[in-house]
Amino acid sequence: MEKNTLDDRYNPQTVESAIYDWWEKAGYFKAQDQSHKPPFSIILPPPNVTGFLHIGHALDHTIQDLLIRWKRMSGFNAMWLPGTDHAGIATQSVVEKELKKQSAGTGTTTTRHTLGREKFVEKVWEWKHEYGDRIYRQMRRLGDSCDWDRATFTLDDGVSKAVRKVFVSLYKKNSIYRGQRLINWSGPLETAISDLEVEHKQVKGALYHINYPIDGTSEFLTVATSRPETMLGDAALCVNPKDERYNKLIGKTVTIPLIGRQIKIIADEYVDMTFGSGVLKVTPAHDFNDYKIGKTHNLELISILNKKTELNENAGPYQGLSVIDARKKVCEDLKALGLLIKEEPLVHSVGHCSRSGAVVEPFLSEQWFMKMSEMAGPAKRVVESGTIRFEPESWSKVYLHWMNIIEDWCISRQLWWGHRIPAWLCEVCEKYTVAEVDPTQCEHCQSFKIHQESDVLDTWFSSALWPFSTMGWPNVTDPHSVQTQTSFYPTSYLVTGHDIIFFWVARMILMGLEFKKDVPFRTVYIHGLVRDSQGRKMSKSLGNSIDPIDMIEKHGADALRFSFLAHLYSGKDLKFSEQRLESYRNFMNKIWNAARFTLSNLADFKVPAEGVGALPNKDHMSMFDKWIIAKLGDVETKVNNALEAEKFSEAATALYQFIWNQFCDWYIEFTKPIINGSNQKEKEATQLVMAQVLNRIVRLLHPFCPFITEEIYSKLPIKNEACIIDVYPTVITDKAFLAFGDKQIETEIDLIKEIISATRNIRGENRISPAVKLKLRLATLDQKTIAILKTNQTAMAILARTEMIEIGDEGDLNKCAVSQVTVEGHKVKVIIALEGLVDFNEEVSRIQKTIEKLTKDSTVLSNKLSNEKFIQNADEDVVAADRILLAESKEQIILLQEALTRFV
RNA sequence: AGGGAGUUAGCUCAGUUGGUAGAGCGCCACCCUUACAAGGUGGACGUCGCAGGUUCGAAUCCUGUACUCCCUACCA
Repeated sequence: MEKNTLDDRYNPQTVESAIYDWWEKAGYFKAQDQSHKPPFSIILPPPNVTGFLHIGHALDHTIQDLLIRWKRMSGFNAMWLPGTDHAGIATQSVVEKELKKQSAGTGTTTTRHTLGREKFVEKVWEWKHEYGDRIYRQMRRLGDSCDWDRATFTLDDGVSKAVRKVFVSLYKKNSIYRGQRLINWSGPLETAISDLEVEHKQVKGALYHINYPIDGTSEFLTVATSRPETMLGDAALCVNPKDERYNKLIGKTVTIPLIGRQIKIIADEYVDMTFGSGVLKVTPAHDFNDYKIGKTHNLELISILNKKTELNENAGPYQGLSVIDARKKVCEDLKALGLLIKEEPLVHSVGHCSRSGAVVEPFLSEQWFMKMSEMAGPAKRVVESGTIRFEPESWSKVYLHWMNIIEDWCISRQLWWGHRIPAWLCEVCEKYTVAEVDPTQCEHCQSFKIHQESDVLDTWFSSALWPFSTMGWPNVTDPHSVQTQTSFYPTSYLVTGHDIIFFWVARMILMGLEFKKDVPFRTVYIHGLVRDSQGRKMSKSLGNSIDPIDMIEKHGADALRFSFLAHLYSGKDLKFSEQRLESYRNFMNKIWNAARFTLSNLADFKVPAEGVGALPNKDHMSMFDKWIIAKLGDVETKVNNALEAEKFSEAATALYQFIWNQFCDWYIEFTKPIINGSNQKEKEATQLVMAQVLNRIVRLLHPFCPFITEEIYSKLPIKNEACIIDVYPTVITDKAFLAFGDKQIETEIDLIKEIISATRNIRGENRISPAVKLKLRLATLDQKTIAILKTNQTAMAILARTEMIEIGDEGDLNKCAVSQVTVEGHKVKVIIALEGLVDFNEEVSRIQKTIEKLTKDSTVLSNKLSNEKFIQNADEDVVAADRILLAESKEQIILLQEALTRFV
């Protein structure tokens, strides 16, 4: 950044890391605990500590960083709190795999079991200390302007205290309880997992038809099942009471083959008579629906599995087998007995553990639960009343629906890595003591023989407290005692994908209302998924994942950010393509070169004493200066409005178009004759306008692409601050400067632009090389128009590449291309002599094509205008505009038809 | 099965008060015109899923329908 010249190509690698370090050292991202500025806060959804920054994070963070930087520049005390999640299962698995790898070839296998709990947890901490910052470093590459001093890990002391306090408080009011339930069990991980962690996949299986001998007869009752091994745990057979085939059997018993246990035949409307044989085997300990039937009919719960999902002692001869082996063996044995009468293929959905990929087994066990129904009411109301707003709004329906059918949350996990449940079981009275501070004695019988619960809490339990546990709760009882003017709770935005609305968003709302008596955030901004260019989910198995860090290295963080923001439409999935990324990389290069041009022309610029407040001298300003200032005002309004409305792509597109299509394509070109001209006063005015406009452009753009804008900003001759912490430009902050922009100038500039375009069009269609300087004649009778044309001769000559311009009479039109330009009553014929330059056939076909198009247009218009009802009903200005259009096209057609005659 | 989203140029998508369809990329042609070839200029390309309706006028409002995607649930 010491260098004062800019390379002709923007090279992100050379500037990005230095800029980030500089920002961080300058404390640019730090929020104030005490401030008179209004607060604006966002809590980063903490990524897994084991994680790498993936493309979804990159999108998520880009949105948050845009908001934070924009608000920070707009005078808010902006605070973005980063953090990482201990991610119980994920981290434990990573370290277990690591242990396995390390011990490979040593002859002995180290597992968490051989190490023991304490040693293993130590290992995980070691791992965390070594790799836990990896994702933070990657976030810096993207430009995330987090307040790093506030970075929090979910197992930090403060957070752990909050977790305990919440647990104890909920336990004391009976919102947390222990109970035996059928839960989802992951065999390989040996832990319970929540419903939300189960992924349903379509799997090919079979439907086995098994005969159960009916007691006291020689007949059989045929049952169809996809999981024959569970018959060992059957508690009943069930038929529909309306089913005439079977209802006479209700109350009789059958004997389970292979183990010879007798069970009843019961009736329940639940049974679908048309499926399979119409007879359902009820296995309450191994199926959620059977569990419900079991409850209503008071059936015995027979569990046939152990924690490793192997068959247990209840399975008799099958004890010790895995589920899959047991299924095979059971089928073989049944076949041998002639009781397996049919086996048909079946595709059905089976729950899989989202962590280990194993089939999830419904498993009966003692777990800790949290009651949800009571807390759901208030959590619904805050969304219904609009206290919390979802963007897009449709997600609030999804949220409310889930709140309506919410079930108690199984919060215990049989893991070692996490917040250990603060409950101590007494050996003597077998009661739990639940306390914030480790107890030494049972609170019920005062025995000292107490042992802490071995389970840890579901990771999402601590996540649910995140918005306040990271802010000192419960230590700070009065937030105002620490944060004078600033309370960061409730936070301003929560930005996340829809996949964790239930896991996280909903639970934060529940917990926030319960413990802070206020919502955790005002707006939930839900963005879509990043997909590959073909619209598929990015996944390891497809090999279509894109590493954002690779993209940053290849094309720069700014281009990556801009390619997200320019295509981010509320809630929609975003297809990522590297080709598009390259086009925004090109945009960065365009900005870079525009800045390079501007700065190089400011070499002899006299920096005014007023600095950034300096205003150009109106008498010496060119109309191009006034025009670009007016356009700048428009884009400032557009960008600010779009950001307020969360229409990020609209803001990005407005900037893209202003910079490329107005500033670069026209303004810079217009300034060239002035800069190289002899009018010193005019040149000075233009230099000041260039410097001022560039200053505003980089500031406007900064939240979108922070690095390149900072780099350019550092080279600006006039500015307020050392770094771009400078104010975000708005029409209000720029009032004095924008007052120099003249809206009426637009007509004149439009006329000049139209004439240049018409000339270029004639050149292009006739394939005249840009090297050839054309002879241009501009014909008009209006004195005002003539005056405008005369003052802009030089600009037109340069931009249209003409050697001389005659202004006045139309003269001899023979062998000339003619095009009429009309802007707000200024009519000019653009006349170019083509003699000797072209094959006239090209010009003839150009004219014919234009006539055709105009004829089509005017037919449409005249039909419309001859419709009386249109004249009666349509707005006056709509009718008037159409009339003018019609008149103009007709005039043009006549003109072109005349021109045609001159070429034949 | 229930809920949600979508169908507009070859591709990715914009288009909120209904008034002759837009952008970027890609494509074609000509050009190294000293900020930028990661560029410039010009050009081609759409009966806005389909069918009805309301209206002087519909991509836009209403009804129906087809297809795609996502979520939730179920599949003994």
